[in-house]
Amino acid sequence: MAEAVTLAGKGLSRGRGRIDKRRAILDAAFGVFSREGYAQAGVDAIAAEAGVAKATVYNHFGDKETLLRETFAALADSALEQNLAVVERLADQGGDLRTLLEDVAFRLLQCHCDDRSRALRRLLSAEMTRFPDLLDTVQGVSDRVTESLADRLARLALAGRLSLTDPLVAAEQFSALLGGPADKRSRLGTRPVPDTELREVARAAVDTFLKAFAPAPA
Amino acid sequence: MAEAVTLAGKGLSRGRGRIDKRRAILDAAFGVFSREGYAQAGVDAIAAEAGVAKATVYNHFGDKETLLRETFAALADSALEQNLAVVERLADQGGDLRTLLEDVAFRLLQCHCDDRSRALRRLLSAEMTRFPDLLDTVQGVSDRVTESLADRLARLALAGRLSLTDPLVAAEQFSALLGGPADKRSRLGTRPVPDTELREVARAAVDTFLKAFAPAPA
DNA sequence: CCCTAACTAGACCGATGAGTCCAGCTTAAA
DNA sequence: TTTAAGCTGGACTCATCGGTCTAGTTAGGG
Repeated sequence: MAEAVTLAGKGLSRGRGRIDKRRAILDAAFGVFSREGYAQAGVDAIAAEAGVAKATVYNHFGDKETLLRETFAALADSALEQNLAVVERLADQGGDLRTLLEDVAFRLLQCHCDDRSRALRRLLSAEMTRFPDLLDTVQGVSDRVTESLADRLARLALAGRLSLTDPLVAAEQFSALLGGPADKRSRLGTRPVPDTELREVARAAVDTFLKAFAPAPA
Repeated sequence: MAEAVTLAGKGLSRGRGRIDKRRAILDAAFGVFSREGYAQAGVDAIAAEAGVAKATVYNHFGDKETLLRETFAALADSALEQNLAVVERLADQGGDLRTLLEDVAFRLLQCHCDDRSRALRRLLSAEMTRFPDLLDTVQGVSDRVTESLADRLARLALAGRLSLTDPLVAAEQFSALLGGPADKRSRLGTRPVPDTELREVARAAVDTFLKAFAPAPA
């Protein structure tokens, strides 16, 4: 997994190495799938965008369905990693809690509003009826992130910096306070949201969150 | 007079009146679209499910795209009406505010988790790239509901029963506290959520909302 | 330097589905 | 009863696309 991160450039990537044709195909597949939807996406188009012959696609992945599943798996992995890295930052190092929360919130929003992340959720919504296992894949990611966030909140509560009874509920609500307004501003993920606006959302969410869960002043 | 004179047809709905074939087609279209997705939905299948000849579908709506748009418009109308009716209940009649909020929250969740509502959102996510105007239609509904909710919250604040500065933000966050956890529990709308669970979500949301926005005790 | 496995370009098949057309039937209204 | 508009069923056209196949090309390991 510690593979080179080099994104195969679009178009005429004559990456003559026969290795990571696979990666190129996965990238192209995600692009076409998310632009056109599973049903409308042509395997020919994917092959073309990957700079690869159609037969090569069928060599690597048996059929279109497996290609979709592998595409999802790859992206879910990457999204999980990013989100966990952000939640990791939520450790009590003694500074101002509000600042810390706003920073984490902002970074989570950036993950949430990332092009690939948005496309992944759109594609999931579109195809989860036909491919219910995709939902498991993505829901698993989301659950693990929430769980990890709950852990962090619990430790903050234990340290007396938050006042909450159920850290899982608090984590869920924290995510909701971020995601809801963000989705509204991004028109369900169809347009990018400028960072300044994300900061605003983060500020509002943390504000409400702290009003609800800050330890009693007395 | 003569109801069901002929038994000859494949005979689903022998609503022999020639009126509201249109309605039957719209209903069937929504069913098939939401089950199969736009691309995979066959006009033949829609016609069959409506108990109607394919030509009749093309008589009423010119082509598949317009059929989709009209389907959306019809459902968005109905959803708007339902949601507004619920928000309407949020008037200060002197009783316990928490009880009132939980009641409205629960009913909003019921709307949100309604079969048709869930299917509408799924379908929207799936097709909004190809049909951006559908997003306008649905976003318009959502905006009007949030706006109306903000109005109610503002009046409660004015009456001293809530303490908030920006009613629109509060309304957004109230919706987010409901929708986020609800979506998680319904696996993004793919399975129904029992009422008892919805009550739980409503309770948790209102609890946090009041912790954040209840007027200062002093 | 050659052999093999991966790759390429493109033709090809079969299925599916949008949209059209038509000839005959049903019903509301004149 | 007549008429016209709507409806029916089904055949038909045409385009698209998943997947296969083939014949020739490329590249790297031994």
